[in-house]
Amino acid sequence: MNKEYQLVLENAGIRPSIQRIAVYRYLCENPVHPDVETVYADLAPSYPTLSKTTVYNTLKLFEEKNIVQSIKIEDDKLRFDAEMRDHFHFKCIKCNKIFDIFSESEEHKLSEQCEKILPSGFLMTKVQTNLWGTCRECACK
Amino acid sequence: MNKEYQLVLENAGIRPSIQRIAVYRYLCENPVHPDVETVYADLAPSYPTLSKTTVYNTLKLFEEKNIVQSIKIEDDKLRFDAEMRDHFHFKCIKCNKIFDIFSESEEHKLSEQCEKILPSGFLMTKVQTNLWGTCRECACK
DNA sequence: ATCCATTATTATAATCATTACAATTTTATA
DNA sequence: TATAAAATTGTAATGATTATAATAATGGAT
Repeated sequence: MNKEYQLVLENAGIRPSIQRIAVYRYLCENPVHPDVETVYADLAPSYPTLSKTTVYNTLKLFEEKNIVQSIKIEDDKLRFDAEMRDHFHFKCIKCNKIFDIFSESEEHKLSEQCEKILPSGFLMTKVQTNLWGTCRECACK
Repeated sequence: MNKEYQLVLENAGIRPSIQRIAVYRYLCENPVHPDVETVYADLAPSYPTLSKTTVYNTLKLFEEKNIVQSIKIEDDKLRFDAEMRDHFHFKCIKCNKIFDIFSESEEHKLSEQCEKILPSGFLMTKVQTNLWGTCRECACK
């Protein structure tokens, strides 16, 4: 099972250390877009020597290798997501949860839409669309 | 001329103090999406008593009143934009400039597109699409 | 116009996320 | 197994942002 995560790292050109597998696995199994502090706090009990610096280093490496993205949806800190398929993020300003929003229809594929409107000469390597508002649960209250 | 900026503030329910007019005017006349430090540094000579805290307070107020938006496109700090019409931002990862990208066609209007794909019950109040890559000038080099 | 309550501004200190750094440990390989 | 390279770690430094409390400015009521 860790083997699968290890394979993803290897395919991305990342040496699969214990810590890196742990962080990647954690992100995949906890798709709630955690911040660094949360990743660290949740892993620390199982990995007593883990350092927060390692979590930072690891996530930065993952982002460079395109197996994780940082989400810029808070004012003060980054959140992280191992879901790399085309999707939006929605942050509920009441409960602060962040939701993944997938669209089935091709016409909403982010990168494709953005390519179309880019002025000539501009080369796009990354897109991110973030939405804010209230989620279904919070809207009902 | 300051009158126009003052009117915008008043219409938004903001008391138009000297400092607030100065910050709003600066943002309008310098649409390069400056960060707080830049706003402060550029205004300080003309407003010797200006405090950086005031710039923070003012921009936060402007955002609440919807005449300015904070752009979450850097990893560490916010940038600000007085342009509230529907548009994207493109950050060149070489020269670090941030460009406004407007689309003429209706089908690319961000908020409309996003409304369509939101699950029922979700209420959206804000959208932001950011792109990263290399701009025309930097791509040629 | 003056007084008073409210609001805005300011300087300073505190907080918190992130990065820098240098020492130590682990890993891959000769 | 020895050694060089890479990864991890703890600590300190940095830098953006917020908290706080004192001062100044404003607007309305008298």
